[in-house]
Amino acid sequence: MARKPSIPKGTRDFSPSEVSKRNYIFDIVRKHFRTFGFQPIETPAFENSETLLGKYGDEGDRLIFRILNSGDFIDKVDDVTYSSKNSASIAPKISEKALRYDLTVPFARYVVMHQNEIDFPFKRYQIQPVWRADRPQRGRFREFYQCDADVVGSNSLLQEVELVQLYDAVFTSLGLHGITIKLNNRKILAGIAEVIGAGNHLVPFTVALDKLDKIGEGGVKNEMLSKGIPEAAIEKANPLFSLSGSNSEQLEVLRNMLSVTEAGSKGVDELGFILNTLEEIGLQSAQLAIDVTLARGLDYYTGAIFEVAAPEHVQMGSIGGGGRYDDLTGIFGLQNVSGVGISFGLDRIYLVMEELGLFPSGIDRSLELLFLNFGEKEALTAFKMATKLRKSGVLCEVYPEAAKIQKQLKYADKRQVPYVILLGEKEMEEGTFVLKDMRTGQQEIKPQKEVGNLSIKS
RNA sequence: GUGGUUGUAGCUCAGCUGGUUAGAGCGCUAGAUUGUGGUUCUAGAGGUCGCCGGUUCGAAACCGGUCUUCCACCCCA
Repeated sequence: MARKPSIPKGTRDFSPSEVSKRNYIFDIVRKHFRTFGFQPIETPAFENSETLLGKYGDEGDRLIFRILNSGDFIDKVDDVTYSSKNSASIAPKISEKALRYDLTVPFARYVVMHQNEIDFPFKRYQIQPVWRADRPQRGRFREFYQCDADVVGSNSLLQEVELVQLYDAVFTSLGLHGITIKLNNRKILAGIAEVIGAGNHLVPFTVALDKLDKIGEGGVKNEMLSKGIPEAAIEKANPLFSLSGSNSEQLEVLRNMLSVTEAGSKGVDELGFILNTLEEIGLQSAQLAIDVTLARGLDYYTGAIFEVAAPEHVQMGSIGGGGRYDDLTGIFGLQNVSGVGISFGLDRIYLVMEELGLFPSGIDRSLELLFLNFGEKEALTAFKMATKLRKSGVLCEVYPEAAKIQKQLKYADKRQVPYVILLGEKEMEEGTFVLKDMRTGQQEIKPQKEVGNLSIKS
C-alpha cells in the first residue's frame, strides 16, 4: 500500500455496530412519523445551484458544497471572467449543481413542482443526508442526516401542537428523558424589537439575543451596541434578561410588554394557544419552556420557533429544531402556502444516547447462533439445520471452513455469539447436536429433529 | 472564513535541551491444546515517526508550508 487511504474531513465511516444503533433511532423516528400520518418522500442528493443559493443567507451560501461541471468546463468561461480571478463570478459558470444543504428548501421545491398531485394539507417526512462545508466540531459534521417532518397547506396552530407531541413521542420512545422543548415565536421577537425601537434591526437584535446563555447579558448588550442598536432601545429590552417564572407568568409579562404592537400580541396569543392546548393534552416526558432568546438564525421562520435541548447534564448543542414559515414556497412561485416543520439531528441524538448508555443491549448483535464446521458431511447437515432456523428468523451461519475448533470458537467469541452448535462425527452417528451457551459455557445434547424448537434468547 | 490545537505499530500512548539499531500496553498470527472460546505461558509479524520542503555532520524532535484531529468564533442539526 503506497499511501494510507482517508476520507474527507467531517465525514465518517459507520461500522456494523454503529449502523445498527443508527437504524434503531431511524426506526423509532420513522414509526412515530407514520403514526402521526406523515408520508415519506425523497429528493436528490444534489439540486440545481439556483434552487439552493440565496435561500440560507450569505453565511449559508458559503457552506453549500458546489459540484464542478463535467467536461471541459474552464473552456466555456469567457476570458474577462476567467482573468478576473473572482471566485464569485467564476463559480456560477463552472458549477451548476450543488449538494443538498437541508431538507426544507428541497421540500419547498418539491411541493411547488408537484402541487397538482398533492392533497393539502400535505404532511411529509424525509430522512436523508445533507452536506455543509462547515468546520467540524463535536456533533458537527460535513455530512450528516436530518429527519424532517413538515406540514404544508394548513394555518392551524394545531399543527404546532402536534409537532411538539411528535417530539415528545419520539424522545420518550428513545428513552431520552429530560429533554426540553424550547418555544418562541418570530412575531414576539418582531414585537419586542418594535416596542423598544429597534424595529429595523430585527435580525441583529435576535441574533445577539440568541447568545444570552453563552455570552451573558453584558455580551449581548455589547453586541447589540456594535450592530448599531441604540442604547435607549437596549435599555428598554431589560425586562427580557430577567424574564423568569413559569411559562404562564412569562407569557403574562410578554403580553403586557407587547400589548401595543399588533404582531407582538398575535405572537403571544399563538404561543399561549400552543402552551394551553399542550397542557390540556399532556406530554409524556418532555419539558416545555418559553425562551424568548430563541432566534434560530433562519430567515424564513414567521411564527412558532422550536428547539430541542439535550438533557441538562449533557454537553451538546440542540438536537432538533423547527418552526413555522408562512411563505416558504413563495420563493419558488407558489404563494400563500404556509408550512410548519421540525427536524431531528440524528447524529447528535446518537452521541447523546451513546453518552447516556440508552441503546438497548444486544441491539448490535449480528449473529445469534454459529454452527461449527467439522468437515464436509457435517457442514451439509449444519446447512440444512441453518436453513430451517433462518425461516424462523434466527440469525445464524455455518463456519465456512473445517478449521481447528479452537479457532472457530474464538471467532464465535469475538462475534459475541450467544450460542454455538457443535455437530461432529459422533453427533452425526447419533442424530444429535451439541448446543453450547457461550456465556455460561454449558452444553446440552439435543436430537437434530428438534432444531426448529430452539429458543434463542440473546 | 478567523484563531488555537493534534498527528509515532491495527488501537491507546511513551520517546529527555536534536545523537546513531524506534518503545510499551492492548490487539493480531502461530504454538502449548488433532472436539471446546474467554484465563495463562512461549514465540513471531507489524512503523517511508501525516505529507512536502528547509536548517544541521546528524531531525520523530527545530523552522516553513500543506493535509488531518479536536476546540473556540462565525453559523448551525
